[in-house]
Amino acid sequence: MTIDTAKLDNSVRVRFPPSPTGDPHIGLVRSALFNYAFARHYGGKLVLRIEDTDAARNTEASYRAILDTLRWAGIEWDEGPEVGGEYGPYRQSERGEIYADLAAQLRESGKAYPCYCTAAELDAARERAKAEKRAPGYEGTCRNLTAEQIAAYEAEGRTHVLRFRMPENRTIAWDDVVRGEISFESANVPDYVLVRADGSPLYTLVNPVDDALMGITHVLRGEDLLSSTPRQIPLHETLVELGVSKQVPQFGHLPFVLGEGNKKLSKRDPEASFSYYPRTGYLPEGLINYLALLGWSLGNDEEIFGIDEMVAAFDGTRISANPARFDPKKCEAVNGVHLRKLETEDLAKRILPFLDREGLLLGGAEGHLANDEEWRTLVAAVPLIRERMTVLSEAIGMLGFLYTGDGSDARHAFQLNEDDAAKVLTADAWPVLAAATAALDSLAEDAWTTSAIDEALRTALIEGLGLKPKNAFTPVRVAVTGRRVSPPLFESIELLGRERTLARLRAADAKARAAA
RNA sequence: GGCCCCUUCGUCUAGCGGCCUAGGACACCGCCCUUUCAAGGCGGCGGCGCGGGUUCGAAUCCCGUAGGGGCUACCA
Repeated sequence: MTIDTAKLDNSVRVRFPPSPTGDPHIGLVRSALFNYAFARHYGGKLVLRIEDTDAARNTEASYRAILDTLRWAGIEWDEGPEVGGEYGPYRQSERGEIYADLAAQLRESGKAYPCYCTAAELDAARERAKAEKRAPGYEGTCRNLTAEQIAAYEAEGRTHVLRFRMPENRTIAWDDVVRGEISFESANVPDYVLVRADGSPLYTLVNPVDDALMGITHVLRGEDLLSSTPRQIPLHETLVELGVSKQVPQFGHLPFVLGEGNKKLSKRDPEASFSYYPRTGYLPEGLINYLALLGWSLGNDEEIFGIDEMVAAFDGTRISANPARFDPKKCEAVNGVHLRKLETEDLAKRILPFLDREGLLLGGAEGHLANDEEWRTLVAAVPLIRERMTVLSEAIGMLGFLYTGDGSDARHAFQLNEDDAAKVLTADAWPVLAAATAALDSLAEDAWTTSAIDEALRTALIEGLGLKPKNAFTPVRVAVTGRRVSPPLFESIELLGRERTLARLRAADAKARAAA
């Protein structure tokens, strides 16, 4: 690849043009990220433009979701909806007059022409071409209609679309930012429709037109649009001739993000939908980092980095051309690394909404999710679980035992995990539980510290009963936390407090005795 | 079918003619640490699609071939 260095300064203008249809896809975020990083790297601008010319498929909900998604990811746009800019409006549905005007200019200049072919005629031609093993594109039937023919069609009541007149006998080539030299023969690129019969403009017109009008210098987009580039370049060239814009942008085609199998990540894959990530408790830092790795790398062996480091290094030269498979495991692992790097209070703040979502918090004054005690507990617990989680939602299972009571207040009542209890709180567990209860009961409230708890339990169970640590502590762990897997036991017991700990131990003891 | 793109461990990648006995990360497997689970440390498994060239020398360049993918709409 080569990048036109003349343009590599603060005049770089890139754009991200989503169509607001359906739930934002994870590929959308990556595409936005690459454009963002490219713009920032060169001190240029990122334009967010909403491509909502397909009225039948666009939804306001999807539009909102796209803005929310970008904001969550920390991808800020310099121009676009809710931000403004001198090239607005930035929703194509509000730019109808501009397109109508350009379409008229294109037609007047002869660069585009009316086509009166009916759908049936085009279908027939396509079938014929297929049968004869020729390329199935539009054959240029209406390319050179005379005024009389047009009048005749009009008299017949036929409607027309507007087609772009592709240049003849030309090699259309460009130096792709990602792939280097790419070329198509114009003979293989049929004249294409710019404006529907009802007068509404198509993507084929509005996308290049807006790129031109908005002064876009670099178009970084998905590989699926590679084959639309040879038809857009001649259009861009005529827009320059028409004085609408100053340059044909440079193009770069990003590799696909693939899902299971070898197909594009589809809506079916749960990890394809962006909303899965915030909901599951991925950090923006983690997702962004992983996404950056899909088709790009720092070039050294560093794989963990923040968006600012990406921006610093993202000059467009290291984008890979081959499709990348989305690996949920690695995404999670990368997220885990970022999670572990967070300051305790920061991580606690991010966990809070997840505990709240499960109804585990009584809540505090003034709309705080947690009351003071709940917050203090969380801040104390975070260091215990930080290294045991990769996504925030895991905190729910690990900390739930701290945020449950005996059923006497608004909190959920503590519950044992049935499986774990059945396996561990068996007949032979009661002596262990009884000994643990006695040992802890002898600890005064003001002696209720991790080290004292540690010592008391070791003395009673390891030395006293001669148990292996695993056999000694597992029943206690299940009794107190409800599960076989928990944060470190002694710290957990300290955080839980004397009263709740002893109550849970006694309840478990009783349960085990009942089994005996 | 036509046009176009892609091809290094299972996955993401480093590699741009000698530094490659192909490096890293995730995953997987062992060991260590250890009150569970993790995290961490150490080690292991595992790859240049194939065939021809070019060259003293090729994962790197060229050609072919195979495989994968995209486009082929009055969707974007």
